[in-house]
Amino acid sequence: MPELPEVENIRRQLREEVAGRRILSCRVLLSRLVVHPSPRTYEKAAAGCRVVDVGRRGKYLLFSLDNNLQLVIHLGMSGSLILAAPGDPHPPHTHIRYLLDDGRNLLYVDPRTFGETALVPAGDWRALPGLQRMGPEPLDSSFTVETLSSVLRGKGKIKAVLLDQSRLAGIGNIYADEILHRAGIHPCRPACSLDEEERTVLHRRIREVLEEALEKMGSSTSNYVDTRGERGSFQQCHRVYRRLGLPCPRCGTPVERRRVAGRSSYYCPACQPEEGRKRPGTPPIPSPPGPS
DNA sequence: ATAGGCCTGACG
DNA sequence: CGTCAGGCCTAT
Repeated sequence: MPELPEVENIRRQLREEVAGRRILSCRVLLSRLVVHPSPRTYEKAAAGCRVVDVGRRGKYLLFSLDNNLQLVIHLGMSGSLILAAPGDPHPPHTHIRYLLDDGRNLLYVDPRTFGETALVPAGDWRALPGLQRMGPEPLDSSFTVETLSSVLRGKGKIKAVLLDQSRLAGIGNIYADEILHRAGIHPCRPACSLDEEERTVLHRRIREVLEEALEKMGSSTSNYVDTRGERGSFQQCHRVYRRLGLPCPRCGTPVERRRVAGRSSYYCPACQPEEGRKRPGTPPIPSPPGPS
């Protein structure tokens, strides 16, 4: 699904196109996606509301409405929000329609239906535990090396930590792999084993990769599209993600893949040594005294 | 820490 | 047919 750069790109477009518009009506076609309140109540409560602003927290989109309600949308693995002009055909897997006061429809499209949406009193995120426990935003100015260091203090592999939304907001499988490659850190390294220099580099790479992906309108390795149906181009810049066997752009070594933290993980075995930086003095293992 | 489940589609 | 997929929750 969309990760932070893609969701942020969508947010910016929606703020441009939808903020200030009124939702005339709302139709839920797949009720499973509405986690709160009941789909019927959701439809009724959304109707007539004006969208004041569109925000984001991690991978969640937050529509502030003019009656102190908040419309929350998570796009799951395969969700998109499409702005459809009057008369435009609606794509397959359109599960929710919001009719706007300029005649356009905002369409929630999601083939795999792993997404979710809720309509809640502003800031009352009890129905959305994942949102409530969201970790720090890596692109905020308040996200410093110290913030990262405290995130890494816990246990677990570095890749698992980067993917854990309650520790760090918005990073998914693509960007975790791209960040770790650019930082020269193997995905299996224990998070707490990074020294200060590695933490500093990692902090810089997190911001660099996310910012650059944002400039390129995100990654479309399969079917991510923005509100206009346009693909991103950051997939052109991927150095390891889904590049199994292809040469690492930095050193030419073939990219490897391994399952880490339950996810497919791509890395360069040369640029991202599993044992971390080589200590110069690692003593050779003495061969055991054997026959002969 | 890891596997399984939720869903559908693309691809070999 | 099998494998894989950008997320995240639960259970073991």
